[in-house]
Amino acid sequence: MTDGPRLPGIETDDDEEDRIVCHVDADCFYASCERLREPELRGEPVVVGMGYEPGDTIGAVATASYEAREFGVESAQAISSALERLPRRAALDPDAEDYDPDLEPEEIGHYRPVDMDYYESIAGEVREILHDCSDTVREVSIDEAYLDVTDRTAWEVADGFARHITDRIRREVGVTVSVGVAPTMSAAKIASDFDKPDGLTVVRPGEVREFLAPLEVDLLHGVGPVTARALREMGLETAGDVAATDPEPLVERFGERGRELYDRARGDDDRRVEPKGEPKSFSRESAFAEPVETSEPKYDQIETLAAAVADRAQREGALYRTVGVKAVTPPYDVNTRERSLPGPIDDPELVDRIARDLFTEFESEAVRKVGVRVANLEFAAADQASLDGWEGRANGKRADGDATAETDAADDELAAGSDAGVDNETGSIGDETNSSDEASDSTADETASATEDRDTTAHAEGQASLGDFS
DNA sequence: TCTGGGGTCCTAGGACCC
DNA sequence: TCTGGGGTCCTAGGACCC
Repeated sequence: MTDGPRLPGIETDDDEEDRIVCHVDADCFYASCERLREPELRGEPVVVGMGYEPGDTIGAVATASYEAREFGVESAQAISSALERLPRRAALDPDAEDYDPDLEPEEIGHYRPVDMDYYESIAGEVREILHDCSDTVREVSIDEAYLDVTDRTAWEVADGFARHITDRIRREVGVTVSVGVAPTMSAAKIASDFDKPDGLTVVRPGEVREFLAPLEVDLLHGVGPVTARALREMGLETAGDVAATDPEPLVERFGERGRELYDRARGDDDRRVEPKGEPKSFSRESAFAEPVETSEPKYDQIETLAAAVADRAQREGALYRTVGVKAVTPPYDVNTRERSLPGPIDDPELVDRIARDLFTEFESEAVRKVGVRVANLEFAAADQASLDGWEGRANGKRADGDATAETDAADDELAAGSDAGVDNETGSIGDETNSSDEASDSTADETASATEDRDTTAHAEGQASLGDFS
């Protein structure tokens, strides 16, 4: 039960109170995985990341083992500074480029490249156990999940239940996790972090606010460096300070997030554990070793990323309605451009076209990173009625003469930028698109219009009318 | 901390509709 | 022609998380 005033009705609602929520969080998961297949790494400082090979200049730490953290290596740190604090093993080799004769053996780190496929497979094993321990699991990321275990245990024995989970994961998978148990998701999350690694913290109903009170504000989920600084400027250092303050200035300053912050700091959080839904977007991005000004390498990257993103969407059975690009310009300005289409598509060629088109704005600017994204996803499989239609289209598209011709036609319009052609074919839909801004970049409008033409067809095939397709 | 990659959610203004 | 108010979509940017 939470402190403070409650709305009438809520207090009597069984569903809203005394849930038992478990937050399970693997300890330095990637490093643990590496140790699974390489037991010699146990007890050694392990850093998982990219870009640590001599000559590499970009990359960051994905996970550092606790031994590595002792040397000041942290997640998200530039790999170059990690190497300064904890040289790689090769530094002990007299032939190596970064050989250092003064190093003590315990001062060297083991660097391993990120291997997501392998980590996924281990995460899958953990996931099975979690689903065995609860009917309601929300996977937040590869190494983190919430469980509603209200029906599986009781507060008096919650720590035993949680221990059962951690023991099973250690025994059956071989990695350690930390668990927080609390009546709310946000408190459980913080509790799991409280005693890492291999920790177990239970916060019982009625103890939440007291548990949170001494914690620094930036330990609250959703409070990053920016918000933490702003809170400190308001004289709020701890969760207890936030809980005790007048919420109005918080709402004034942070909007809806301010209200949420206030509630969470007081232990109020009525979110229920629910399985995660479908993804909202797919993206790929990649950084250059140094800012690039010429257009060719940028477009080459765009092409690669666009293909990868489209491929990912296809593999996941997703259609997209929005294509976007990202250009990070020095010093570190993030620019995004996106364009939405009238209907969902699955068309790698078009992703590439639109991405290039959106990127022309940054063609001759210095760019240190580029990205491509698709969003406004629709998952065809969810639409049972049109499943057959979609399958026919998705699988046969490239080989199918008509469909290919259709794509080409759309692309040709795009490339040629012919107003007449586009307008004639899109009719009133095209007019609608173009009427919004007469003076706008014509290429952009044509892209949309040409796309529209295709999309209308896609809609008809997949959704509006199955009959038309067959 | 001089900066990797893949995500989510929120905000705010403008367009457009009724 | 001067003009209300609500709702939704689109786009860009920002903060945050792992």
